[in-house]
Amino acid sequence: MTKSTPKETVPSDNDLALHLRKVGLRPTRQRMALAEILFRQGDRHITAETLYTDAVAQGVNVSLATVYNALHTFTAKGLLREISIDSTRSYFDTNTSDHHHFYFEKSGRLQDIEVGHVKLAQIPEAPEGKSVSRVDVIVRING
Amino acid sequence: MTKSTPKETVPSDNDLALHLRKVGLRPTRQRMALAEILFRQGDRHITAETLYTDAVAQGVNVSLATVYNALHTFTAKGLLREISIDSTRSYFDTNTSDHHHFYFEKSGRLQDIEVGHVKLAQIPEAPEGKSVSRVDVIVRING
DNA sequence: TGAAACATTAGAATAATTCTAGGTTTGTTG
DNA sequence: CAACAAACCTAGAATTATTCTAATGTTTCA
Repeated sequence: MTKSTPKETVPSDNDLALHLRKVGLRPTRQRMALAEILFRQGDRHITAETLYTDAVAQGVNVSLATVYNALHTFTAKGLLREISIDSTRSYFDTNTSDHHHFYFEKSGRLQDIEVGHVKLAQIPEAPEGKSVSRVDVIVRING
Repeated sequence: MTKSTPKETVPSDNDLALHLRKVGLRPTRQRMALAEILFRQGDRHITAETLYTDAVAQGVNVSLATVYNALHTFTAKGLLREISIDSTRSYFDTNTSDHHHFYFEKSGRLQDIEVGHVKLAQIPEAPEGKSVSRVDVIVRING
């Protein structure tokens, strides 16, 4: 699994391990393998099932339960962001910076929208003592 | 089930039946009962399970499958709008006009945001031949 | 190295939703 | 009204996505 020809956008195993350690997660074999799939190839929108399938296809020996565990802990630690499209479709986005999404209804694909392309004149009160944790904008495209 | 004291904001059974007929749905006993629960009391954000429970509590004899069928056909006909919060939480909104939502993460409650309070500078191309079917904005409030 | 904390796993369990197939209701037409 | 087809409803089985259980394995660090 270890790659010896890193590109500048491709985190090395060491970087990945540090990435995990930095947020308080042990860089176990499975997490490293999943992190590699998730973060190696730039921004991705991936489902649990897809990640599991990808991992297995690459010969990574990991259970579906571990995939769910990893996705959730990564999300809790801010390495991923979860995007819910409808009751049966939930994606994990490796891009955790502030941005929004196109959703192509036919193909089920997501595409990032830069945050600058959306302006919120966000007047309504976030009631006393509460704050906005996040704003999700999904632009649905039919076709 | 028939109410004899309508208020001005409360559609009469006749109105409900017309409402259903207008979109090509037969005003069956079950649909009328569900429509009454859904549309009688102003804007609501309701789940399938809640609607089913409400109906049963009111003595309406309806199956869960019918509740799902009704919610989906109502949505397909534009009488409802589905709002997906996360993989395990999906609401049906009786307000189908253009608007957005606060989501209170602690209580799981939704609250409408008037469309005027959100401005979209929506530059990115909706690729050739495709169009925006809808824009969902969810402002998540923690606490 | 050894113990404790943390992770992983297979498989069972759960939850939400959809499907199936047969019975019922509704709208239509004569 | 009678009769028929289409639309509808339903219980219960099936499916799908996800979580749980509890036993085993791994990592960390003193």
